[in-house]
Amino acid sequence: MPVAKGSTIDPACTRATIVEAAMPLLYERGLDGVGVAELCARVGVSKETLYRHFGTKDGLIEAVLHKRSEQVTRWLAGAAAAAGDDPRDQLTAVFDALRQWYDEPVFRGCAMLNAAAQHHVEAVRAITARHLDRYLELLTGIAERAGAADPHLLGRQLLILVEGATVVAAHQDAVGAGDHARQAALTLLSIASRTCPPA
Amino acid sequence: MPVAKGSTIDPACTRATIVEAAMPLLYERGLDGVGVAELCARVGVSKETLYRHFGTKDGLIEAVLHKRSEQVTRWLAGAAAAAGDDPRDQLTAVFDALRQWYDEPVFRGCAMLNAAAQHHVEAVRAITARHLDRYLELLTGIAERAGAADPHLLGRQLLILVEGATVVAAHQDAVGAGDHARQAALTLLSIASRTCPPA
DNA sequence: TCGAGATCGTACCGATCGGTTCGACCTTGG
DNA sequence: CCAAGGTCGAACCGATCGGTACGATCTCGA
Repeated sequence: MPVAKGSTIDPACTRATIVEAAMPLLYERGLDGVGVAELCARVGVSKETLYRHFGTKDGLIEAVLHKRSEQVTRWLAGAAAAAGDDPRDQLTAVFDALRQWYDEPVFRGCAMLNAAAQHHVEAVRAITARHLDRYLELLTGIAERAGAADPHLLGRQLLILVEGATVVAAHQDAVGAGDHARQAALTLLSIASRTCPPA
Repeated sequence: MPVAKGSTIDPACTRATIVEAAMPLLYERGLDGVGVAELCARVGVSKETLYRHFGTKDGLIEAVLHKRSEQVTRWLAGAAAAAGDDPRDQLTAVFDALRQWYDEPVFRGCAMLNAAAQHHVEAVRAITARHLDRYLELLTGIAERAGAADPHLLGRQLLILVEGATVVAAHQDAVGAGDHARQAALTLLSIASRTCPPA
């Protein structure tokens, strides 16, 4: 029961509640795989309320993706921060967190990438691009602290590993992708942190 | 004009023609973004013909994805084979081919991954998984010929790089992703090919 | 020449979906 | 105590979509 029968007591609280409840259903079944009616039933809210808060189904979708991107990014950044000051430990923590995510039974790949593939709307693509930007910022920071010769290059390579591992885990190998990517990431980090490349 | 007005002259030719014509439209606009009617108009075929050949829209989709996977895999394998016998040259050729793909204006990411994200049908997921298997086979072969200590591990890491680069190119950085991934792949190949790791 | 069958174009069907409307209910602020 | 407004539930609407049916046309093999 997220909302009482009639009330003015929920200015933005109702929005957050709806977004939170709609997120797992949209993630599991796809943006177009669940109708507004079922969405309302799941959330426990009437159509009229949903449409007053979000205007349209796409409005709800954008709000859901926005919050999802924030949650996931904060989760990864928190895992890195909790690993201490060593960039290698931080990178290991990131991929361990990813591996834990891949192991969850509800894991279905990156919600933003899935959404961009499904919904051909500019706003969704923008949210996805921004999501990758956040990842890149986190990974480039690790590369910088590791003293990489070209931190921006290493950051992009780490981003490619993260996204590639997520794709492979979702569609082929859920158990090994995280470990393989982590090992590759640590190798690249080691090589990039040397002033004189070994070859 | 793929088919004359009435004819028995096209046992399997008609199927191939329809698949070939439907592929770019489904890729550009998404599986659910284009209806059967528009699909028929684009292909130049009536609904009845399409349904007799494929039974259902999903049948057509599966045929399209199957052929697409074959085409892309053959294209990459051809690029690798044309680069000679050196595994490093083959790997470079693969990523150069990917970069060329990313630069095409119609590039919208991997068709199989997009389809799996859109269409929650088991058959589509199976085609996607098999597509990744083909990539993995190609890359593991290169890793073996390079004398990698653990070719299966290196193959999976290269697959992660390929898929990650495709995702990043589609959603964030179309120009650099291929180069960054290629450089990372060559680094991993060098490290894995040494009997004694440098660290 | 003639029948079998593949195709076309169009109309049609049932279902679903996004979105709107409306009457009734309940809470809140004055 | 009462008006304002957020909420509900259900009915409703127009559009679209996947799939079918049908009569007409054309080609090919016997």
